[in-house]
Parts: sequence; C-alpha cells; structure tokens
Amino acid sequence: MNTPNFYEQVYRLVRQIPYGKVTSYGRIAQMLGAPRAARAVGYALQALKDKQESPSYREVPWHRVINHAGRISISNREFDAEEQAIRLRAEGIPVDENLHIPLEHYLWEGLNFFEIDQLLANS
DNA sequence: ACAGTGACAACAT
DNA sequence: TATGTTGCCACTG
Repeated sequence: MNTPNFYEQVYRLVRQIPYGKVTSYGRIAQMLGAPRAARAVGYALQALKDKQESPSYREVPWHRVINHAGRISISNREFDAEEQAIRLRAEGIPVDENLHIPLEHYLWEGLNFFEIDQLLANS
C-alpha cells in the first residue's frame, strides 16, 4: 500500500499504544495495511528525533515499539537503547540485561480494522 | 530520476 | 541456538 503520509499514520497508531504495553514494528506495519513495511516503521520512528521541537511529535511513545522477538532493536546505538529501556521500566515493563521484554505479558492487542479506519479518517 | 539507507523480519545455514 | 543473507519499503539527496 503506497500511502502519502505513511510516517504520520505510524505516529498516529503508535500514539494508541497503551501505557505499559508494547508492540512490534511488523505489527504496526501490518495494521497500516503494509505488512512488509516494518523497516519503514523503524525509519519513521527514527525520524522523530528531528521533530522533537514539536509537542505533537514529542508525545509519540516510540519506546513502546520493539522488534518481533521481544527485544529493543537499537543494539548499535547503546545510548538510545538504554533510554528506551529506562522509559519502559518506568511504565512497569521489565527489561532484562539483554534488552528483552516478555511479550506474553506486555504485548498490545492492537486495533481492529474499524478502529484503524476511524483513526486514519480525519487527516 | 535513482541509488542509497535503516530503531525490520523471514529464511537459510 | 546463533549468525548470516535476502527481501522489503518509504524516504532522502
């Protein structure tokens, strides 16, 4: 699916992840109708760093997005990975020394099709 | 217009 | 299991 505002859609959806829950890049992509755009989702979140001046972007809980294996996926950027771990722990989510989160307890169920449509309706 | 880039994911050794 | 490889896709200069 080739949507014009893919990043914005990612941000909208990520904002729906409840406090204390996490989901994966792939699941975000799938919910947006682009099941193979997981990398693009990660890219979208990285792009948030350049938009921190804007409050609406600062509200995006990017730290609640991890990879499909249940791990923080910023391994080569130690500083950012640590910040993500700190933010997750602050929400009561356990992150072990290998940056792993037990998905069976903290995975967000996600939105259904109707909810997605509604969320993306008013652009 | 197009080749390069990543905070992914699935598959293959 | 643990790495390595390959496909992917939106965005960028």
